[in-house]
Amino acid sequence: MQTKNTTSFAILGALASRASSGYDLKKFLEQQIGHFWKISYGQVYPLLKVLAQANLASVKEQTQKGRPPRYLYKITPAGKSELRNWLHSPLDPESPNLDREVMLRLFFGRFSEANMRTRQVEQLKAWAQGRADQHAAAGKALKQQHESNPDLPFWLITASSGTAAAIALADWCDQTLTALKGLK
Amino acid sequence: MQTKNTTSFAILGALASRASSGYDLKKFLEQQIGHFWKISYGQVYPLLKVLAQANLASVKEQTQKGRPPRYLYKITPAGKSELRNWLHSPLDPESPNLDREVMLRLFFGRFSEANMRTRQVEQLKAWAQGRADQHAAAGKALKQQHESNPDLPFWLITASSGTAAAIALADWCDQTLTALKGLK
DNA sequence: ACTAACATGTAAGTAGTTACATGATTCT
DNA sequence: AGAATCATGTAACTACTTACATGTTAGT
Repeated sequence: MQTKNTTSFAILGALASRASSGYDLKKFLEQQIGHFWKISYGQVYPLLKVLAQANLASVKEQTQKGRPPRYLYKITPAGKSELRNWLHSPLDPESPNLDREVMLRLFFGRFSEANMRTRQVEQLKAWAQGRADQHAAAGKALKQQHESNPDLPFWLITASSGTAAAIALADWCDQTLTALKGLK
Repeated sequence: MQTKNTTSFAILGALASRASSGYDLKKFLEQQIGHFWKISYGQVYPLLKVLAQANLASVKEQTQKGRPPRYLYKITPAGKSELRNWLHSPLDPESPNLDREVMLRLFFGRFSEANMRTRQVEQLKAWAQGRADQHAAAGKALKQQHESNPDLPFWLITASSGTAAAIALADWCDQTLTALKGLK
């Protein structure tokens, strides 16, 4: 089974706060984390079955009049421990999507330990700063190596988007660290 | 043929500035736009063949001593017109990745018309502002609907990431609009 | 009368990643 | 001596999207 799939942790995390049907789950996740984590029915329904088979979630059928049955999924103790394991597992600084990974973990922050959350946001901040530096350096290199290239102004524009995004991310990390302090 | 694949336009665009081998291409795109557009050999080599078959690119084999032959791809007139078509095609404001789409188009901005580029960045800015508003509203709704929910602080943190990213994007659009003015 | 929401699910397709195979050459 | 670069390619896999099928009920 691929319980390694990060989306299955997103589902598991959502189930940790509230028992849900696939329909509920998709709507909830779409609304709350849809801006950085996509989910579709084509994923949710099969993954819920996988989670249930792996005993990380339990199912109860709720029959309804005139409507198809609703399957209510609940997280099991094994599921909670699997979720916590994931939340506390080390970050891979090589991951191209470290930002999305950390944000997803933070969304389920209620189930992780305060010092772990803080450490991971700090790691993300360092990663973002590193990226900002890299992009700044890449911009300088572009200017020198392609001085008279008619593409240069456009290439610089996209390079600047990298720098801007990285700086914005680092700033958000700062704000988040402050917010997290208030929760101890 | 799926010449609709956006990555194939990324390749076509890169070929518009410089004839390249698959190896070159991957290195170049990875370095320049890797932060928002991923490419791998598993995509590049097959897509180059598709482009060549569709007559959007031509190939020349360059035999080398001791090394595997190098295939040099050049964009054809048909390819250039296909590229321009794409660059000038209307943006889909429903696209969840409008930012990446516009950035990619801008990277190849040399091949599009100035007023089109500007219009698309303006559209992106409006899109970003709309998102910022949506996230701000969603944050307020969260506070009211989940007042005593222990998940609330964490949910607010991820919501704030959406707002922050959207605002940063809108700011970058402003800077970019200024930069584009200087190119007329 | 119609539209949206409720509710499940799957089949087919698209996109992309990872890992392997091959092997000389140039740099450290 | 060993690592990195040059250079191509594919097979298997993973992840995800889109579109369809089905049908009621509640709201406008």
